[in-house]
Amino acid sequence: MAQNDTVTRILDTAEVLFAERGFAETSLRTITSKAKVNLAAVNYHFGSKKSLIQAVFARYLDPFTERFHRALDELEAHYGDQAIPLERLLETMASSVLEVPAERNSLKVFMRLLGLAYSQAQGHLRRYIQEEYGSVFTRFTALIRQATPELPDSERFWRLHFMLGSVIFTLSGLDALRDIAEKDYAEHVTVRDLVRRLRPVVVAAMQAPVPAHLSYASQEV
Amino acid sequence: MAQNDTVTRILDTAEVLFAERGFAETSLRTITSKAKVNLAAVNYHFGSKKSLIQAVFARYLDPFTERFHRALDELEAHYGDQAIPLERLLETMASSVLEVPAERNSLKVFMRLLGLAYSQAQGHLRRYIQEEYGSVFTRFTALIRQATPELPDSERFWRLHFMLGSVIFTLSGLDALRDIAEKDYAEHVTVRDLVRRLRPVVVAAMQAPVPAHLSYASQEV
DNA sequence: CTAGATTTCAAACAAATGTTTATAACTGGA
DNA sequence: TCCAGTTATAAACATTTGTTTGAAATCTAG
Repeated sequence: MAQNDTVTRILDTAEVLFAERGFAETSLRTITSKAKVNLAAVNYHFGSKKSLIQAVFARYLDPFTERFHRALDELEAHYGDQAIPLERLLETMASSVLEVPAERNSLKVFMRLLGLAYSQAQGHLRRYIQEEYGSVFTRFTALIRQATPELPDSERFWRLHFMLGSVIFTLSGLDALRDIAEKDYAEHVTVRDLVRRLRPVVVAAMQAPVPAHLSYASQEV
Repeated sequence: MAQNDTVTRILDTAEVLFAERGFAETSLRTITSKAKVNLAAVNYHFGSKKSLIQAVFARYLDPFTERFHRALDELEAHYGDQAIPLERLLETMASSVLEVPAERNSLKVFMRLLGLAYSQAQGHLRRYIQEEYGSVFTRFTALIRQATPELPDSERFWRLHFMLGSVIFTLSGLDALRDIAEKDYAEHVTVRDLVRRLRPVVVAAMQAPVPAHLSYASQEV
């Protein structure tokens, strides 16, 4: 039991430190000392710092993808060969994300990690996530495609990333933004509040009119 | 002349390296060797690595804020005491951003740097940008407020950051996304194309209906 | 209880980092 | 020409980094 305890204590400490300061800015010594664990334990249990980073992600993404796949299964079963409405797809994604770290209060850590995965250099991380979890994203985008048949493929591709940016950017910078919001508007915002606010925005964005010039050849304004 | 040449060579090299790999992941030795400049030159001309990072940002943000302020002056003069339409404000912001690095092909570098400013730890950078360039953002948000009087203040605050996330996230990850888009949709996307695609999306997002439960006390779905 | 495997630990290692120093080279005005 | 003042350079400095080592401690199965 004690050996497993070391592993989880490392993971618990590493994930909050990574989320706070990034990967390169977090040293193994900072992690191990705060986790009250010997320095060599990381290399013993994980092999390298890179592998530790990947393990931190796997602990969130594994349960998420499993849950998300199951939820999509149910949706598909319910709608048969009809297209699943966009709102339902977005809700399903949101609740799958929200449910994963429900036990801990670490949703914000999860989102911050996702933001870092995109923004930090760490080429190995992007490769790892793509190879390990790319399929669920592919499945999701295929369903989104059926839900928005009026959009050209490339336009939908870009809009999905616009919205991904909204979510990741806002939620991963939540702490700083929340401080401002509390000071200026005297309201305390939870992650769930933000998700509620995001939904109508994302739907409206996905359904915005397609500029005419995009349907044909590109043209100057 | 030669002394100034060293400074700009350092800045030119540092900005692309920072944009590619982040700040902590870019060493002074990498910068100086690629810039064909002595290692000590950075500390001599800039004082420290932190100051170099700030100088890289200042070289973009100084001309941007000046141009943006001028553009807002013109808009205000034209519209008098009427509210400036949302579309005009967004267009003005976009063109101010686009015009700054027009001489070089470094708009993508600029956006990537902005993304890093938010996502990387580098507390000193956020503080520096806030103190040095916060006023222009304040002015802009005040105008956005007049353009969207139907939005509650806090809702507008969050939506602005949703949209900021879309822009920074997409444009700062442009290279990777462009590769996918070219492979899958056989289209080469320029930054200007993306800005054209972003405009209707951002407008629709800002004008999305406000959920009823946000007007009063928060309530479960 | 004991032998073998697993885990912990302190110490050391090599490499890389930002910064400083002392000296040399260069610059432009008297 | 000569000499302050500025800039360039090589070398060294003190830290910090991820990783490895070998012995001690702990656990586990027979």
